[in-house]
Amino acid sequence: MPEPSTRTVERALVLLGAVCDAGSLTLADAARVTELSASTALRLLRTLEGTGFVRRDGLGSYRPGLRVVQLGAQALGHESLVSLAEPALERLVEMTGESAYLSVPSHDGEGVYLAMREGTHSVRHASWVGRSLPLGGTAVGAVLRGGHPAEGFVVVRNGIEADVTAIASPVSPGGRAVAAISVVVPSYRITGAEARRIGKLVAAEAAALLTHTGSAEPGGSAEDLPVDADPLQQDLTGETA
Amino acid sequence: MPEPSTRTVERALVLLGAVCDAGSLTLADAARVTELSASTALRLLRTLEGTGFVRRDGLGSYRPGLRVVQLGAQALGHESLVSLAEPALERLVEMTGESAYLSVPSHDGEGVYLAMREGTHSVRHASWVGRSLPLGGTAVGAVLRGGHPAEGFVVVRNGIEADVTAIASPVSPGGRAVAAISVVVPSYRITGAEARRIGKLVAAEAAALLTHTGSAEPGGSAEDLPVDADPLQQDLTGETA
DNA sequence: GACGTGTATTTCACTTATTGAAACGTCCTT
DNA sequence: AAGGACGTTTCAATAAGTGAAATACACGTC
Repeated sequence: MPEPSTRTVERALVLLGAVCDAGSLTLADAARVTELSASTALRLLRTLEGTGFVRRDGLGSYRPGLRVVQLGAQALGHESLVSLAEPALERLVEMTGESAYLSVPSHDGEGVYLAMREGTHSVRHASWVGRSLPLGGTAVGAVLRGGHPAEGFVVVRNGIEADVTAIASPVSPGGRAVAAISVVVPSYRITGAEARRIGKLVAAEAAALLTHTGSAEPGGSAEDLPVDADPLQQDLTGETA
Repeated sequence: MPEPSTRTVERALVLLGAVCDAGSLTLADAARVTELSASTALRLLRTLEGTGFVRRDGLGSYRPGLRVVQLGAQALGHESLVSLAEPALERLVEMTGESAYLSVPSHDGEGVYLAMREGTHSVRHASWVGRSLPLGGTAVGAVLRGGHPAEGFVVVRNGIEADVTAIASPVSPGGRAVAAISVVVPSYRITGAEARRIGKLVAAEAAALLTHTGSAEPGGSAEDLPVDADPLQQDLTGETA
């Protein structure tokens, strides 16, 4: 089983990633960071520029282009979030035994559950996937609207449904909540301390959702590339991988 | 002036775009859409897959990968929005003579003005860039929170500041408002009909922000590539370019 | 069960298209 | 003036991408 990869494309994508990571990169810096010759970096960046994936600001530097924003927004809007979140939900179930949900704001001012992972306890939640929920009086609603709770998560006891406690955390790329990860547990089973413990787990998964690369880096060329170390990412890969 | 473009990279990027546009594409479809041979498409898609830009779902089809979402979210969060919006603001000023603003939700539940373009009237607005605004009682706040006004824009007369009328429209990739474009005008100067006229302009610019490609297509190779014609893009380029 | 169609995948010879060192022009700082 | 850093262009070497064809697989239909 050979490992077919087009070097040119890989390099271009690494270059694109570098520009996005840095926010703004000069040609020389880009070439240094990616360990490409200046001429190659220039050529590839020009191609990226021609397709709108990067743009040149005022004088010189390269920045992420509108195409990146556009595609990202599209993908974010699509259901890609659910497949993206599934491993996180899985981990939460493993760690807590309770059901874990992914929800996003709906266009009508409510929210909707996009995906779930059933807990392992015998007394647990029926599936809510596809159901919509009001944003008022729910943990999920609180994080979807409000944004950044101090501790990174919100606990609501006996909110929309009596007898259940919800613990939710926002997925907030760029400071705006676009989704929520939550764990739902029968209230009788949980103490305040437990809720905080779970809250931290939920918050960690939610925070890592968009920064974590998930699949492995492209083997050959990545090992010698500078990785903008993200502490959260480090933690997660260390714990779970 | 040669026209340096790496064909391989261009093809890969077109492929990526196709997958993102379609949300889900089978290899054969991708090859068809991009007019590539199956083997080439497969090789390039594999490269994209290896770098996380696309992923394969259940059995077979390719979908936008987490890397796309990640980079998009990053870019969206960065200040790229302001440079992205500047031409739109410029056009609004040209067409209305009034000051035009770009604002985004802030982490503290307020909003903040990121960029502006001063109007041409002698009586006009002092610059608000950098200032934050409450989301309650403002046109910008309404679209940043609520999302989708029926007509595509919101008019608020004498809201936070007496004597001024604000006309705002949401920038909503994937149905979620991430920013607002607005025009602010002294109330005495504007009639209801005028407000609606401007509202339509604002809404058009806001809607086109993320779908419009902005820079020209890559000259040489684009003509024979299938372009997913976007009506909004057509309108705007026709009117303003 | 045989056949046909539509896939996904692999192989391989052809040669195109990418590559990087070197050279050039410019704008800095010293 | 010299030195250094950057962006850019040129060009010959060859590494690398290409696509037709062959293989294998999965479904449907007859």
